[in-house]
Amino acid sequence: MERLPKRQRHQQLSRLLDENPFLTDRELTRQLKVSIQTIRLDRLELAIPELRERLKLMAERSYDSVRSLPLHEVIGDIVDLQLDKSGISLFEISEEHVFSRTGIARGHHVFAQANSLAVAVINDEIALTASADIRFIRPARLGEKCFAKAYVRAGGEQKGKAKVEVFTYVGEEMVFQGNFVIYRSAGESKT
Amino acid sequence: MERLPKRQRHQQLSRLLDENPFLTDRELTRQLKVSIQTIRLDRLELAIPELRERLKLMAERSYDSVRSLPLHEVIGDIVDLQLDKSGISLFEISEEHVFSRTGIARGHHVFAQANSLAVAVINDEIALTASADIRFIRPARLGEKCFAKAYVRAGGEQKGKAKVEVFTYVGEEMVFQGNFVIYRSAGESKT
DNA sequence: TTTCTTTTTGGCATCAGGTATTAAAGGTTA
DNA sequence: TAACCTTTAATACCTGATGCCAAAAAGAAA
Repeated sequence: MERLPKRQRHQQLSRLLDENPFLTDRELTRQLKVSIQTIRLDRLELAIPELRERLKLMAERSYDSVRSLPLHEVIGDIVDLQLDKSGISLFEISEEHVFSRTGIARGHHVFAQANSLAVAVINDEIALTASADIRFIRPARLGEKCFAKAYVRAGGEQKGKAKVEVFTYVGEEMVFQGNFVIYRSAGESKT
Repeated sequence: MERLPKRQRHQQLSRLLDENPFLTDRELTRQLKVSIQTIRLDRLELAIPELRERLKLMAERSYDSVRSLPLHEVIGDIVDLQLDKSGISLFEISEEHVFSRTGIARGHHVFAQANSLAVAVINDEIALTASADIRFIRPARLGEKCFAKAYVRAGGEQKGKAKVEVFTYVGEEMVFQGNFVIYRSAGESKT
């Protein structure tokens, strides 16, 4: 009985499933010449989900990816803007922003609204996000209207760094809060 | 019972599955208020395959397209994924991601890549970003290929919260770094 | 060699999400 | 009334797994 050592079999197993993720455990036993129990222990150790889970993940990825890409311009409609002071934007969660199975908005869309607003509120030719400390307080759901309020807290008119605080609400409920540090260049100009 | 219900139900059934192909027959009974046998007869008549076949078809379609198409326009093409351990995604900065005047990527796109990856790497039915602490180390520019690496640092297999660290590079240079706290649901649960 | 440990195998119960078949109840319709 | 359509029900079976327990086999240590 010339079995391969465990390590090598694990490598082979990963390789085989990488090449063809549609293989059942039973098909794997044929290729690796070990019992089905061994295959299952191996998958457990390697944290490889069962066939059906793999298919489901693939299906979800393809389904969601079609619906999650459009992130073109500024996210949300800016309804009020006082440069270097504060701003408000509105953003409605629609199909393409949510996880298909739960109807919960992907975090980066909510972030994108806040980030866009934080950048927009800074009155400078070049404003870039340097860092942010953010909190998703409760999930935003399909159909909900998010309104974000941004307040410039420091670095109002000078160059260097500005601090912007953003709060996002759905109705009375806060769904997101973030502290942004925005880099600003020297030139003060409007477009 | 009126004469029409069947026709109408068939239309509704098609519509529901069109919107969300992940529905089981049992979930359909709740929405259509008929027995599971009726749902199955309906699927038979409409030649709609069972859930598992639908998932398999979707998976096959996406698998084929992943092999043929580069998938640039998605928020990162996941090229490696070890659930609950680590993951890698690639994202190329193109026109629609940058400030037109400067050619610098809007922060939320870089964030979106990292966030998508941090969520994808968590092996759970429902994984949502709870909070994040992020740093934009240097701007990413038009045409640059961002290479994000995620590592699950804590909360690997249990429910509750997981910590995921993400580093994004362009070549050797780090452009972004983020610490994400991902909320995860109670492992395998039925929908 | 014997003992201990790791690895592998086997068996059995159970699950989800179905298929396939047969039967029966209810209303419709000629 | 019989013939029919629609709906519900009951049952057996399928696949690709999981979980658990036990036992055999192989390797390493004393």
